[in-house]
Amino acid sequence: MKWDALEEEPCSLARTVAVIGDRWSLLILRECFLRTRRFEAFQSSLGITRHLLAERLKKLVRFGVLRRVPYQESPKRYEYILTQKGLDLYPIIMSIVHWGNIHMVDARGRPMLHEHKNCQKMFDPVLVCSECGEPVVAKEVHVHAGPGARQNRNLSKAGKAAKGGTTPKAA
Amino acid sequence: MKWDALEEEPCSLARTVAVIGDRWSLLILRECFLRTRRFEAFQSSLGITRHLLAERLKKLVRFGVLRRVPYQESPKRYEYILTQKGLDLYPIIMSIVHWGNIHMVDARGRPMLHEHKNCQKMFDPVLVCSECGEPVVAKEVHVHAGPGARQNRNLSKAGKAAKGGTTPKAA
DNA sequence: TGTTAAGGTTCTAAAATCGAACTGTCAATT
DNA sequence: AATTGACAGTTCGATTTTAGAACCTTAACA
Repeated sequence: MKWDALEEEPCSLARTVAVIGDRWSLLILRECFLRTRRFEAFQSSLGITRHLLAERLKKLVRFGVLRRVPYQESPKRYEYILTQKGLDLYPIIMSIVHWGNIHMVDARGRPMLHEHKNCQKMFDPVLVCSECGEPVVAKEVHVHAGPGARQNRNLSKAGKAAKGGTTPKAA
Repeated sequence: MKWDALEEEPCSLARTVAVIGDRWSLLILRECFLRTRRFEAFQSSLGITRHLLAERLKKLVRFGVLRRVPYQESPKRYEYILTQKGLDLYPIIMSIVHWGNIHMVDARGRPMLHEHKNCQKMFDPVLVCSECGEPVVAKEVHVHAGPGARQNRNLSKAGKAAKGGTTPKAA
């Protein structure tokens, strides 16, 4: 599978993964949410090679997650700012951090705590249902094909897909 | 940066990214949540090479996200089931899918809809604060160093980190 | 004149991934 | 008895990505 093909797939997960589904992109986004904006700052705090950093920043700009804004003329210098589309990634980032907090911390405890300015308490993120407000768990969710699903879905029985090899699903 | 080093970092995001932060792992997990369990099924629905699939499954088992359970003797055959640790990844997966639903769909609409068995309605996931129950947005969150933070943090001013190159942060 | 800073680009070597074929075990079919 | 097919991988050469380091450009500063 070519990775450009990912964003074409009838699957919202695959399309998102085409944008942020690699290690450096996620780490770059972490820095963005920690208010890092400049090339040098990303590079020195992450230890990413300059080559890859330039490429990833370009990709994130191309997908509209970051905006490249000049902050001085002569010499022209730019910084990278989260767009609204980028800010909307926050639930993903927070969910990832929270899973690590629960499952990957050592004896010393969490590296970082989050305070909600609203209620001024340290909090954890909870994923709830937009309709009933209850926390969502995997087993209580039913999946249906939506209007953008591919025609010949094979969710239930996995048809004759074995030979073809390239028969991805939707999500 | 070696990727084994990621899981050692004082950052819950980096540690989680060490487990699920590549494209195939995320796609494999999508399949897991769609009830896929067997090697051939993963392979034919994803189009991943068998080599990488074997490796990724091993990694997910090693990290305790999947469990490898025999489902028949002679010849021994195994299937891969989500552990509780794996099921806890659901908010991450759902957040990724939701972002794609909002920002990456084409004119045809969403490939997939989710119904909450509790309330029997189609829903979207919403990330709320565990303390006050309000939706969480990036700008309303304050970050504090936790007990597992590294000693010489450089969150605010980015000290003399420029030369060293490898000075990652915590999250 | 030389140094530093920011934001990259270029180059080679190492590592990861792809694509395809191959292995081994067993059941069912010819 | 030999063949086919299903399943769960492993092996191997070719291609693509990533790492690591050096280099480039503009401009201020000493």
